[in-house]
Amino acid sequence: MNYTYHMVTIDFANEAAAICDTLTEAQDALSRELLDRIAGKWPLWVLNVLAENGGPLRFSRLHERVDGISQKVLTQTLRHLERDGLLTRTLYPQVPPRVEYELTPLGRDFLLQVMPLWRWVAEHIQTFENARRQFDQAR
Amino acid sequence: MNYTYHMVTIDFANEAAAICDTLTEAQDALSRELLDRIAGKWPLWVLNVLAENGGPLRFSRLHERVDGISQKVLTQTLRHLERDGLLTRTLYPQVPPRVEYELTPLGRDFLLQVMPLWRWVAEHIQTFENARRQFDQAR
DNA sequence: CAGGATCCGGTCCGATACTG
DNA sequence: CAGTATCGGACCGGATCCTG
Repeated sequence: MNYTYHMVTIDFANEAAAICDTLTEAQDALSRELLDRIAGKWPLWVLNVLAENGGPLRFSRLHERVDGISQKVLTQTLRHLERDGLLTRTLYPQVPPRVEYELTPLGRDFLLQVMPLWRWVAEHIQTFENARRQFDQAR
Repeated sequence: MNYTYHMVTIDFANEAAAICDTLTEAQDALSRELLDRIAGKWPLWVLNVLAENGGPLRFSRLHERVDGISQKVLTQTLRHLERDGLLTRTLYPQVPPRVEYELTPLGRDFLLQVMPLWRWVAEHIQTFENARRQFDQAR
């Protein structure tokens, strides 16, 4: 029992140390920005819509499906995700112009990696709500 | 080949839809805040130090090991993590006062869930750097 | 020792107006 | 249609000073 506890603890230490050691300071900052993509309100939502759709989507269709986002923030979000290589932006020079966004393989991989964590948090949401309620009442 | 692609796509849709459907709007916001804990600069670092240590740590020891954090932000970070039930705060009413912070089982679980994603991002950091470089040069 | 109070500069966001 | 440009307000982290 105690043994198991210590094993888990030591695993953490090794794992975290191993990850930190392989990264330069710049890379560490970059990895934090990438993790930030899943915390922000919109990026994960946008990626999900594209994944659900299963193919390219125009700006306006995206704007419809990501409810509540302003067009400015949607543009920013798409630029960030494009810069990180998670989706592609294709401009068709027509009048009126047409622009299509599509998930890259890296973007799909990213979603695959995020899902388990998201699912875990969703499954334990009650536990977290209880913890907060208890903390807030203790004031 | 194409078949596999569609399977993966459909898996995403199902997965994401399933998660979203089970959450109220408030719970959705809460889950985003929790994911935010791993994106912020300090929370994951603090949890890691506690995990590495394997036992309770005083405020000042924590402050030493989380290099660069201000005492104000460390206090804020610890309050948030305590509120979310990821660590405990124990005050020993002495003079001078002593306060110890320790990971909860939920906190350890949380770290366990986050590690795979963190590792994946670290492993693909080069890919992301290349994507950014390419994007930035295309301007 | 641990952390509350305060001020301050940077960032993010929505709203609005305009354009190829 | 799909943006860019701009402005004002809200929020957040950092540094500094103070206290039971």
